[in-house]
Formats: sequence, structure tokens, C-alpha cells
Amino acid sequence: MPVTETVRETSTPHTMDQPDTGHLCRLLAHVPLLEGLDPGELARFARGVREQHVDKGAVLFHRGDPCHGFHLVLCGQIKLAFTSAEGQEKVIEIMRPGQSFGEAVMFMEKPYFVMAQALTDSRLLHIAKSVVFEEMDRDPTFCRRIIAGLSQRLHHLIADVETYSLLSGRERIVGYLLREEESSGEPGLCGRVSIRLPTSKGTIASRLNLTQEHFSRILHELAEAGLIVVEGRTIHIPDIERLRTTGARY
Amino acid sequence: MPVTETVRETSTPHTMDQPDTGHLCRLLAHVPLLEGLDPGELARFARGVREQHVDKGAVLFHRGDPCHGFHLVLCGQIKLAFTSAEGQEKVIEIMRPGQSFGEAVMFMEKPYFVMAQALTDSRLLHIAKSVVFEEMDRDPTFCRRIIAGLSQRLHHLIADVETYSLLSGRERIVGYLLREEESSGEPGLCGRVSIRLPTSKGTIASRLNLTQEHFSRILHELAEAGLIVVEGRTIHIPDIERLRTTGARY
DNA sequence: GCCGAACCTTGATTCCGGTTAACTCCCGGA
DNA sequence: TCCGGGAGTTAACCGGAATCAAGGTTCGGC
Repeated sequence: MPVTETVRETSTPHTMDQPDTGHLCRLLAHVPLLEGLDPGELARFARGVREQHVDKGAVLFHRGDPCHGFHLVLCGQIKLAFTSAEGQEKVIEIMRPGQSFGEAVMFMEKPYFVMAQALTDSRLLHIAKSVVFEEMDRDPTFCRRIIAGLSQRLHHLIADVETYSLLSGRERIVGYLLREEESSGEPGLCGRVSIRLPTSKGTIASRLNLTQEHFSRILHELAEAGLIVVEGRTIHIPDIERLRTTGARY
Repeated sequence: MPVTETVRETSTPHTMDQPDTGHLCRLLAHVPLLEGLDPGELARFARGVREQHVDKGAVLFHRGDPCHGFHLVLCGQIKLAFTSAEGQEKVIEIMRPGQSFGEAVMFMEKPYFVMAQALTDSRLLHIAKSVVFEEMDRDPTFCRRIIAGLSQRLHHLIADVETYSLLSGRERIVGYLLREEESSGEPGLCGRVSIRLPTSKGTIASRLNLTQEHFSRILHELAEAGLIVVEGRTIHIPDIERLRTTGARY
């Protein structure tokens, strides 16, 4: 029998106890979108926020589900994807802690058109539409943050389109590795670094618009060329500069 | 010698005469983003607006150019595209009258990362960053419109990603034709319609992530199957329902 | 009416990447 | 301990779409 996949709500709006609100406020204070708001504002926000614990594999929402707010990842990983008529899946993005998703759909008052599924046991916040709209009426700078966030998202998406349409599979993988390295701090000395893939290779392959098999093949090629060393989910890069310059060459 | 491609500015901010402002206000009144604003607000806006006439082939901005506002198409067509290192071009979108572009870049305070080029002689408005930001501070409903617009844009882009990654070339073309038909009013009776491609086949091919050659071939296939009749830039669809249902089949 | 330039089509060929199908490895549970 | 399943790898094969290379069409300018 399958493991029961659940989405547990730790707190529900309008029924929170004082300690709970304090807990939420502490969490909210670190949300990029809300950074710098004063405690009163945060408390107002907390009314519409609930914490969610989702098990690995659990689906937060399907395409077509109504949207009542947006989500913010506290820990774990959530994948956004759509599924074709023939059942094959394409991962759009893998959301990591600190990132939020679902805002655009919320503002459009339309149902979700992608699905969200937990790749690992995760904890997230759900912020209700109502408190967002209230805060927008009240605070113009909050609007600015939202606009900035949406613009940023748009930029990333266009960059993705560019990646998909102009780069070969190999180039996309090399680009991914380099970006992954950059965002993972820089503990590597003299060009030697190791990065750990955030999730299964199959999922990352889909994120890069490749099949699992092709992804595997390219990793093998890169390894053969001495550009990387694959060790399970960990990838060692002996010379990152060389990967950057010769990674695209066949 | 090449035809001189120019961008002419009909009016410059802060130096307009009264008739000019009136002219601009009349234009602005029909902009989706500004619909319903009262005359006073429109007049404030007009200060930062200038009308542009661009010849076919003229480039509005290149990747890397600084962004000082956003653009709105009054008539003509503008293509947004990026160019790969090897010089090949990918069209992201073909902007038509009533559509605007460049907002996201403006809000990010970064240079453009795509280029914009006129496909035909076109007329557009340039709305300066400054008046947009002023109006945002003044009018929360204006913020809402911007947010709605950005959300919409994001949605379209994700739909494009879905199209690129999950649909075959043939399916993309059929989808394009059906959408084009829908948006062009519905003068067709009993399933018979004709649509005129908005620009050259090469450009549309790029918009759909296909080479010109492949695009041509697929049109030929569809014609052979009796699903369409190609007559230069005009495409006749004898039975739109049949195209919808059997267009994807080989 | 002729010429050149875009634009489009067509055919031959190549190749990137998807499909299919074993097979291995690893891990967790009964 | 054995089993089963998910993840990953590998290899053979296939096919959609790109590339290369000619032609053909259309159209505006002189």
C-alpha cells in the first residue's frame, strides 16, 4: 500500500493562539517579500497565514485547482510542473527555501495552470489572498515589492526560454552546473568545487528539458572529457574555469 | 545603399504645446493600462509620454541598452527577440497594437535583455519611468493594473514554455493558427475561415521555435492533408473543427 | 521590362535527442 | 535474509527537426 502523502495545516487563519501568532511573525519576518515591515503589519499578515507540512511526494495543488493565496517555502523543495495529455511531465522550476510561488495566479483570479509537488518533506507558509490584497491597499511600498518580484520572475522565465531555444543539451547542463555552483556559496579553492544536486537526476533533467537518459549520457561525456567527476548526486568540478570555457565544446 | 531606418520622436517631454498634450491624452485614454483614469491624471501622464514613429527594420533598443520607460504599440508590429552568440535569432513575441512591453525591465532597473525591432512602419508611445513611478505612489489602483498586467505576461510566458517543451512542431503550428483565428474576430461561417499571417513566415517560424524550412514543410503537409490551403500569407481553413481535432495527427 | 533582393520552397543529408529495453545498484521493509 | 521498487546507466535504434544547398517567386526600383 502507498505511503499516505499528506498536507498538514499547523495553524488555521483566525483561530490562532497568541504563541502561534508569535511563531508565525517570527517566520514572516524573514520572508523577502515582507522584510522590514513593522510588527503591527506582520501581525495583520499573520491572520491570513498558515504553516503547512507536506510529505515527500504530496501534491500541494493540481492544474485547475482554485487559488486562494500564494506559497512560500521554508524548508524542503517543491517542484512546479505541467503534464502533457500523454502523461509526460515537464518541470518548470524547483522551488527552494526563501522562494515563493503562485502570486501571479492569485492576482489573475484564475485556477492554477501548473501543479506543485513536494520533492522532499517540506515546510511552507500559505499566505491568503485576502491579507495580501488588504496590505496592497494599505501600503504602496508593498505593491512595489510585489511588482519587483513579478518582474524578477518574468526575467528568469525569459532567460529560461532563451536557454531552451538557443542552447544545446550539453550547454544547458554546463550552464546549470555553473549556476548551481555560484549559488552554493564558494568554498572551493583554486577552481576545485563540488556541488550536490538538489534532487533526483530525472527531475533535474526535466527541468532542463532533457530526458533522464540523455542527461545521464551528457554527464558521462563531460566526465570522459575530464571536466567533471560524478559521484552519485555529488558532482566534482576539478577546474571550474575549464568547464566554463570548454564545457560547450564537444 | 540601405534605406535609412529611423526612430522619430514626435514630441518630447516637458516641451509640449497644448495641442500636443491634447493629442497625447486622446491616445492615452485608449491604453488598456490607463483606461478609466480621469483627465487630470492623463494630463500628468502625458508629461512623460512621447510618440515614436519607427520605420520598418528600425531597432527600438538592443540587448544591453538602458531602459527609461516602457513602450506601447499604437499601430504596426514590433518583434522582441534575442540573438545567440552564433548570430542566430529567436523571436520571443510579436507585439501588436494595444500591447505594451518593457515594463518588467523598467521595474528591475536593469538594461534590456532582449532587442526590439519594427517589422513594419509603426507608431508607438514611450512612457517614461518617472511618471509611472509617480503615478504608482499616487494611485494604488494603478499598481493593481500593473500587477495584473505583469501576471498576465507571466502566464503567457509559461504557456509558451509549455508549448515549446511538450508540443511537436506540427502541434505548435496548428495551435498558432487556431489562436490566430480566434483573435481575429469570427467572420467565418460554418467552419470556413481565412487568416492572414501578421508577418513573414520566417519570423513566425522563429516565434514558434522552428526553422523557416521546417515551418514551410509542415504547412505543406497540412495542405496535403486538406486541413488548410496556403495562398501566400493568407491561410484558408476549410474546416476549423477538423483542424482542431485532426491537426495534431500525422 | 529587367534586375536584384527578400522571401519562400524543396530536396538531400546529418544529428541531436527521444524511445525502448535491459541491466545494475541501492535501500528499506517484511 | 530475501524481496521489490525506485533511481540510474548503457546500448541499439529511431525520428523530428536542423543544416546545407539549390531553385523558385514575388516585388519594388530604375
